[in-house]
Amino acid sequence: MITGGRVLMGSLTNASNLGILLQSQAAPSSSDSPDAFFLSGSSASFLGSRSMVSFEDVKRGKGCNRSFFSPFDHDENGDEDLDDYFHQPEKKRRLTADQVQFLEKSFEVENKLEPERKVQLAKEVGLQPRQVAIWFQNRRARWKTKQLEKDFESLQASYDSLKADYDNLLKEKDKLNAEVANLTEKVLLREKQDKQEDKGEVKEPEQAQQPLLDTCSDGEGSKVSVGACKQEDMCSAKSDIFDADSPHYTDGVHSALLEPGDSSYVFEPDQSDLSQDEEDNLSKNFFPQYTFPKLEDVDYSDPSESSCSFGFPAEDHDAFWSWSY
DNA sequence: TTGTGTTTTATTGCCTCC
DNA sequence: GGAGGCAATAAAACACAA
Repeated sequence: MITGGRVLMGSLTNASNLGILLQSQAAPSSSDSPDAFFLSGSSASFLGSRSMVSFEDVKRGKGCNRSFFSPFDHDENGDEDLDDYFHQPEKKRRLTADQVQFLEKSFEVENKLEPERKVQLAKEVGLQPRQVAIWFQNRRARWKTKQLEKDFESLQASYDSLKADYDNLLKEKDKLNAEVANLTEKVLLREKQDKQEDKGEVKEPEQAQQPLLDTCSDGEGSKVSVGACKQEDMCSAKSDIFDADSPHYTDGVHSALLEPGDSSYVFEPDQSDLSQDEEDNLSKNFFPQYTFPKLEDVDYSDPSESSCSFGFPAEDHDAFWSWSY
């Protein structure tokens, strides 16, 4: 179906090309053939194929690079073969490797065609300007498809990386949640025991106010050894240390633990139990404003328990807590 | 050889720009 | 309104396994 100006333009282009064919007399067997006149009334695509052939033949006749015109390179008996060729039904013909290579190089330089460049390229490669334009059009489409594939792969890689990070953070968060639950349970249990002891026996005032950490002392007074705590696992003991006096907990659980004057405030450090040297050592470790045992005093019998530090600096824990809850 | 999937060439219709 | 670009599509050419 031939509708619209585009096809008409193509027909005119091909018709003018046919004119070149006829004027150049480059195809003697066809110039006097009825097909030459038949072609002028044929479909645009039919003319296209014919006109391409004729244009190539014209170029060849003018001594252009023969390698561009491989359909005829094998043609030693030109007239006969051309005659056969012109009597073939319409066939779509691919560009030769040389033509494609030439166009590819041109495409690399500039993927769009100005009219002058299109004509110039067409002359150099031995095609119609319209064929060159179509080739560039299709080449841009292929380039765009490949570009989209590259972009997709890049985005996919980014997504996979972020997903892995996110999954790791979720795991860490679950660990920390479990630890919080464990510690909360233990603190409540301890609190309950303390209350029962208060009711059942009279305590000396100093003992009654003994902080939880002191219950873990090894009996040497100032030396605090969490490793001597029989009832606490290492992770929770260390977490007791971290939790003590931490100003960053704003949730209900931690604030309840840390509120001075509240009956549940059991982690008040008794600084009188620590020597100045020990306090200095502690300050060198993690939180200078806090007082707790040195980490190296902790007996991590199970290496896996070292994961309580979660692989990132202690100061990051607070950020993580505040982020997670 | 043949069926099938892919690539390439070309057309069509729509859109934008001048 | 014409020229040219793009997306969608047709169809020929090609590649390749069975």
